[in-house]
Amino acid sequence: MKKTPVTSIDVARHAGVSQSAVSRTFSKVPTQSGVSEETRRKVLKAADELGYRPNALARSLITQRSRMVGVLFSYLDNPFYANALELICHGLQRQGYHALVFMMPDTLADVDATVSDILQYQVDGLITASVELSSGICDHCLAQGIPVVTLNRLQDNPQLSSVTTDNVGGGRLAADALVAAGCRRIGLIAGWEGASTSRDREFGFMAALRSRGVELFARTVGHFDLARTEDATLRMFDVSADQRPDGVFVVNDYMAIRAMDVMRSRLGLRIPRDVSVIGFDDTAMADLPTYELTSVRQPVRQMVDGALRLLFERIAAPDVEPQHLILGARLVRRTSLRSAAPDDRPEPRPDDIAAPGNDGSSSKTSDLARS
Amino acid sequence: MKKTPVTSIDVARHAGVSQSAVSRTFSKVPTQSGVSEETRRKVLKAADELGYRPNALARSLITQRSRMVGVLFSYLDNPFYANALELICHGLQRQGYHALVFMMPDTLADVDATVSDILQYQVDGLITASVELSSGICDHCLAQGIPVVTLNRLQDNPQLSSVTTDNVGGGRLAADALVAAGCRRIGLIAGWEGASTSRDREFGFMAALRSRGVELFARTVGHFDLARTEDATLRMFDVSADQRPDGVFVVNDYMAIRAMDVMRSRLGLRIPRDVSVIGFDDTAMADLPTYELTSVRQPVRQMVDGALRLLFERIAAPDVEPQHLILGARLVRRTSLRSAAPDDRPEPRPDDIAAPGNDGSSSKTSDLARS
DNA sequence: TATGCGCAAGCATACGTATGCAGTCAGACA
DNA sequence: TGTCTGACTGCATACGTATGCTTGCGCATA
Repeated sequence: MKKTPVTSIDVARHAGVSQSAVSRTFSKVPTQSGVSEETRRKVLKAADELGYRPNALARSLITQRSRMVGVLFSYLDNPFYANALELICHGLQRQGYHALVFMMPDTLADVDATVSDILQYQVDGLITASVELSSGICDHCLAQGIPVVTLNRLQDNPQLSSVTTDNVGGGRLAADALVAAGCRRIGLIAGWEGASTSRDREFGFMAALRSRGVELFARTVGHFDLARTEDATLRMFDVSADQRPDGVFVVNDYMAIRAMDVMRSRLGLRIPRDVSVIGFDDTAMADLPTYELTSVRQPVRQMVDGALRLLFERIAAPDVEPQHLILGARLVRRTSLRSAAPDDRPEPRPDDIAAPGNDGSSSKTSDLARS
Repeated sequence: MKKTPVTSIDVARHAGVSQSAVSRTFSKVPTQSGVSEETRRKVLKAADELGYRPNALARSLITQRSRMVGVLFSYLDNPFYANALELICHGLQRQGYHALVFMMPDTLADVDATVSDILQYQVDGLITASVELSSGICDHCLAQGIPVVTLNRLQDNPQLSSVTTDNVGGGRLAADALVAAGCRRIGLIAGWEGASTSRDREFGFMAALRSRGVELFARTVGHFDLARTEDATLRMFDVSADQRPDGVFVVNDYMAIRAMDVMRSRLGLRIPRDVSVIGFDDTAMADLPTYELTSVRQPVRQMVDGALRLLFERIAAPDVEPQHLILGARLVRRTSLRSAAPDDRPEPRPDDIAAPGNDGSSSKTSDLARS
């Protein structure tokens, strides 16, 4: 059984009208279409009988708009990204757009080839998450007028729009909370150090520690990778018992959960009695009863909404300046963080769960990522 | 800054050759291209200088092959599906294909519209996961010669290829294991009852119980939804203490983890001392030290590899018959299942983790899904 | 009746690339 | 030298749709 593509010409013949009439029937809204109601009905009837479906590729060729958006992710293990991807796809569909999804190949050299592939498909825009673009690729996108929005990652090129959480501020929240809880020997498990998210969170964390006169006690690197996070955790606690950290900030939940597992199962530590843990992202896993991970919340919904808005704005008007949207971070307290030490005043417990769809109030726009 | 698309004609002019030469340079392999080495070099040089990239849409229009595959998922909350999607994207890219990803809209009525959207983009094939297609849509795909592979879900239409784990057999494994462990009051938490996965797993589970002369003690439905799974779990245990189930099979890990949380945190049960739990999928979460969920393993990698193979086979030769690939299930024992009762012989513990890339040995092909 | 206007419909062309076909040319061979 | 072969090359066309422009028609106005 081979393909028997039915085209607008077939429909036109079958309906006894011109191909133009078919095209206009399908490409415009009923009013203002330049097609009489009678013709319209004939066309729709014929199309239905023949099982006609307009060829979006041919249409894109003419209109110079594919209504496809390239979506580039590096991995979906981390539920934060799986969640973001789901939201992005839904958001695009709602606007009549389509997601051409790519996963980053393992070898960094292939990144450019992959993006090049995406561009060949004439996408109207590009969303990347946790991915760095080479400057060559960026230039090419810009030259072709393809707007790019990076989600949860910043790049040097100011021509790219970006949406991030206030990672610096979020890191600060984590430090403040650990210190306020009375932790003395504070450790940090970083992610991949090339990533702006990891760097910025660490930057804010360190700044807050400094401003409180606390020195970092231990630091290891998990590279956003579970196996290496295990190592990083073991290394951090591989000291005499009285020299172990009593509070650890892990720069995302994905690693933090694994770190907690290692602490409990392999190091025999109790959380938060022996050690407090704070993560970042506030993914669904943080809320599991067996973890109850205190975490800095990233407002994923707002981030995706913002990214899509920025993207569509620039698709509609390529001349508008790229924007950098930085959304506020908030600490969601759970039991992995011990209560404040007796000599500190207890902090009021904020409501943990934000109502879904709650948006806008905590966002701000600026020209520079790190203000 | 507007778009300045550079076409093969621009390259041709700039290189002093014909447009055909440019096309041939980019569409064929160097050998057998019908282009002299010299021309080839001139073209590539000119293309590089102009930043030329072939227009995949125009190419698809001619070749009738878009090298895009529609990928339809219903949600990514369940890590099993996030994982599958990641593997699918990688697999497609490796073959020079591209994933046009769609998330199922909430309203079931929109499914057909969504698929219709996909088809307008002239995808060469369609992969669906945890999604039911209307028969009308199936017919249309078939009429257009677009091969469809359903992943982890069976449908009545025998024209669709499918890849599933042996869900019936997997359900049987779960029942056998619970009985062998000495559980007397066995419960089942089903998923969405319209899904073949849930039905088949339950079918196998019930069959094995019957053949061992055990009757099902309790049954509730979680609908593959976390909130409803909580309810289902609470309802199942809302009886006097001596009437509570001592072994529960939850038809996927996603729900099983939530069920465990409810059992421990809200019902105060200890696992496996008070109740044994078995899940299905063997996702990464099952392996977390705080859950140690015994689970029936789905070989995701093999499933995705198989789905892609089936898809590509039919893309290459549309006349080949659709196939149904059923992969073997295997029980991965962890501590959520209590050890065998003293009067049973202890079963040997199989190796828990399959080597990645290990494939083929446990797969079989048949014409019918349920043998 | 003549003129003008608005609306539909159809014609023709363009989007960017692939490919069948015919023409060109160099080299080999007798 | 003449002919044939093979390898390139470029011309022209096709893919399926969108759209500017022209034509035709009905109707209202003067």
